[in-house]
Amino acid sequence: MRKQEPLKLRQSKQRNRILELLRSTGSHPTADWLYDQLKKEFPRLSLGTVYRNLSTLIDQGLVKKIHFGSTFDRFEANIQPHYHLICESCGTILDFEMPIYDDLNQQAKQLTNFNIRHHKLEFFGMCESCNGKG
Amino acid sequence: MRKQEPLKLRQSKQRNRILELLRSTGSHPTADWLYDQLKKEFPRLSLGTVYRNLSTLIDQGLVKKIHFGSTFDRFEANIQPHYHLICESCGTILDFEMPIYDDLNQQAKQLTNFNIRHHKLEFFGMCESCNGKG
DNA sequence: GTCCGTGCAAAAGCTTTGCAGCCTT
DNA sequence: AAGGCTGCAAAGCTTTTGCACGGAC
Repeated sequence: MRKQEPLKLRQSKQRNRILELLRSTGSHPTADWLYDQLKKEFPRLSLGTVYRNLSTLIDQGLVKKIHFGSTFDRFEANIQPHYHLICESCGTILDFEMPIYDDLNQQAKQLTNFNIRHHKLEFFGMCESCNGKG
Repeated sequence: MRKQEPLKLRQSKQRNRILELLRSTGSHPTADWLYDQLKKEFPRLSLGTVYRNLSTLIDQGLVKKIHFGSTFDRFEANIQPHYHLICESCGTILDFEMPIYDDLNQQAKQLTNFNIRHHKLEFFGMCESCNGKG
């Protein structure tokens, strides 16, 4: 998370591909996964470059970082407000096509002096695939 | 998160105090904060001991780990289901005295084949103190 | 006496950063 | 030509772990 004034960005094949990859997958990948994928196209790619570009894309508002209790961060290019479904068995994260309950904020505001702006909602359970195995 | 069979636990002053401290504060502290506090009572305390005991207490179900997007974990001894208020300005985390909306799970279940068991809800905004400053 | 808990130190794992050279504008 | 971008490597930070000793039961 940079605190400086915005830089004059230039095009970079690496950054473009990172964004494309993120937009083409629903898997909320890690930096390392992106690195492994792009290593095929850019054999000399470094993880530092992946992290730096993810940081830049986040500053631009094109990518979001997801924290959900794992040891490593995940990233997504779906910047529309949405909830997540998280499988407690295999760790899969899915975007949840469920309407945002803005009303929750209103209800919450009546119970606290906290100035509530938004909320984050995640559902946990078992995905279809894991459910079948159990 | 240990996967083994439960061990026969013994009493330990360090572990008892960690739990007491967690129960006496609403600040959802980090392992490092607990370490700093208890270093006064146990001058030879090590961070490893704090982490190991937190892990043990979590296994016992007496403590929960909170992940919320920082680089370090926080812990709490409030094991009742509850939501959190998180200040985006100062990082403070408060337990939110708001009823759990179990109905959310029911509504969600109608929209997916995912086997939903529970959800996590966090509200973000500005705490009273930070609100006054802005 | 047994064996769990501790302190110490090293290691692990993810992320950030300094630097010199490259590439976009 | 200017300066953002890259690869490489080192460093940073939080958390985990191996080991021998100490303490609870």
